[in-house]
Amino acid sequence: MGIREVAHRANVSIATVSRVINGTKAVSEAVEKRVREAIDIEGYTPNHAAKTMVKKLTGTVGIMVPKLSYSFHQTMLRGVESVLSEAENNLIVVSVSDQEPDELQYVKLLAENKVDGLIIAHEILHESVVSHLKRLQTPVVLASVTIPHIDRPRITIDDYAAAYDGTYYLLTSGHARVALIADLSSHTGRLREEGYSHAHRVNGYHIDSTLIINSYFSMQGGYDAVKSLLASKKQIDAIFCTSDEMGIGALKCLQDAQVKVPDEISVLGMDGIELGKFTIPALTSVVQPIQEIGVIATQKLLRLIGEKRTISEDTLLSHKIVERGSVRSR
Amino acid sequence: MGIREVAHRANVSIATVSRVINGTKAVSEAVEKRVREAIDIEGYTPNHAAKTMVKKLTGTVGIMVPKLSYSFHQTMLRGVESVLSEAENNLIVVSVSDQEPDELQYVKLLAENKVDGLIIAHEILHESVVSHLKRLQTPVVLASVTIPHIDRPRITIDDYAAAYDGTYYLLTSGHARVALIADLSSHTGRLREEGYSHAHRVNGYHIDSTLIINSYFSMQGGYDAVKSLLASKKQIDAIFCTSDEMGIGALKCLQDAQVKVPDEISVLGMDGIELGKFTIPALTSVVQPIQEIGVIATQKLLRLIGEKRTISEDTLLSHKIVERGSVRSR
DNA sequence: GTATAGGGGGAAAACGTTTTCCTTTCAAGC
DNA sequence: GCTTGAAAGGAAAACGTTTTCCCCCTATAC
Repeated sequence: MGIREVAHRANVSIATVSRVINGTKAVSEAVEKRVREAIDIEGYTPNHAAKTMVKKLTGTVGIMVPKLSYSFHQTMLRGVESVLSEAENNLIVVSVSDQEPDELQYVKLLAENKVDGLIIAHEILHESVVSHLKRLQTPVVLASVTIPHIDRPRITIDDYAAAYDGTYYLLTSGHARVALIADLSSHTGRLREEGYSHAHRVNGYHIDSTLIINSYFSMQGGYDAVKSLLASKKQIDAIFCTSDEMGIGALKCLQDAQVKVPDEISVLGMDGIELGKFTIPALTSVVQPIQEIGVIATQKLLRLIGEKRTISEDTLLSHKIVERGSVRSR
Repeated sequence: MGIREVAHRANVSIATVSRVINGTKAVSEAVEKRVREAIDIEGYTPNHAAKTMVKKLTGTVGIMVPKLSYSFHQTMLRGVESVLSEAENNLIVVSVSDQEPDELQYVKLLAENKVDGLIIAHEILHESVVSHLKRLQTPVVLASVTIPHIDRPRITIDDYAAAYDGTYYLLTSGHARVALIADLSSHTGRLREEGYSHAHRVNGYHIDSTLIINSYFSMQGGYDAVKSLLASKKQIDAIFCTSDEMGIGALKCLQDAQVKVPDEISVLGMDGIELGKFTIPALTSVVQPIQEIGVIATQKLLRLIGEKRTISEDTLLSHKIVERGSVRSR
């Protein structure tokens, strides 16, 4: 069962067994063969907890995602996983409620040394968590989130510029009155709102603040926002949804209200989730490299863990507008 | 930092500190107060690996999901997570490629004692993994999957009956020629195919095997299947997609081909993912309680872990047909 | 022939807890 | 006043590894 039995069967010390397994020191061929056979016979696999205790590395990283996680995060997870499985690391996933972002989850994961590092992929972070993070030496990276006053590497697109470009695209393709649906409770959402506003100013458009709707990043959020928008009877040429999920909800609401997309109103999404290809019409979107964010965040985290460091430069990835079918020039 | 420092500061033995933390034995009030203060000052949190080593419980369970995991699994994960977070357990998520389902992942997780138990939520299991699982004493439950020759509790709906009911519903609402899209490489897919066929026989319908298309559970899978179906020029009244994701792909393909749903062809999905409400038209579906499957699977697993057992009865949950808009009586 | 280096291997410390087994103290019961 | 038992706490074993020291042997260099 244990290393002891293996050692006994192979007639060597447990140190030698450990060396054969880890290749940490030269072992004669004959002994190695004996040990390997003994391992096979005993069906031995090293105990992870014991290994962790002495090496002080768990081979596991944690990721915090929003409790109501969206396909965005699922795609990101795919990127994270691909890197981790190559590095033979495991992934502990923790869902965080945006309402009561309890510090406990963080503490348990980090302070108890359940993970070697952490990927934070949800927006709202309680003040106590931030200060706690500052004290801790564990590597942390921020994937696609912006959190003020926390000196850890971020991997994101330029949300401000992306929203600017999306808005610019709509304005210059003949949509004078562009509504915005954004989650203004998140820092990212506010950045996007600023990009939207700036594009208006630069192009000499007046900003109608009643066209800016605060809502959730979800499909239902998009649906509800459009509903209130339609109820207001304002004239609207296009709706810029700051997530594709919102965009899908928007499409549905417009369809229910018998408003033709893109003939009467254009809809522009953001993120570029897989699903956007399958909506009717397919969703034109400001696409960001979601999976790549996961990949790079994980690579960076593993590097930090390896080098026992905690800070590093930010990574800014580029976005692009992918035209599918929900926006029409006027 | 460690328990030793706390003990020293509180002027007690480490055993007493442990007792205060875990409440395993009576400790006088005065001492308890001293210890708690010392813990606060030192900012002490117990080391998880050390605890695991002596208690032989990690407080972590693993879940294996398909690498290209679908919203189905995401919803299930939500159920799993909700139970685990209440039980203060963590979740290690491992994605398994359906192509090369390597045993290694299982071995590492189970034999190395990284987890106390495992939820298997992907279909295809290599023979070597099955036999390996048989030797291991670690609790395992099967969530929404059917794997032959593996004597562990399953939590599923009756896939056969669900497919029967869905087919019956289509046949009796005036759809004489019902196509089926299923993943016949999975046991679940084959069960559903049998339910489909049986419903035909019972109702005196002839089974046209060219209407049964083998494809993937994904949106793209549904899209491609419908494409080949349309290319065959067969007359079709309805398409029964054995997953909602397939159904969404099917809707898209029909839309692209300018076939009206449900006016010309009805589409019936299966599973009841959230997204089905937002498609155009909304997807009528044979709904199963996905999140509940996750909840019950996890509860059962935790119970098995607590009781140090490995077998238990299966749980069969009920399905129901939810009518939304993609099926019309003829 | 002797010093030296290095390959091969073992004994035991160390990792940070929980838990078992004692010891001491004090109160209750007689 | 003596016995008994419970309450409170400590010392040390145990968990299963890795790693640090150490020793022995042999080949090489001089």
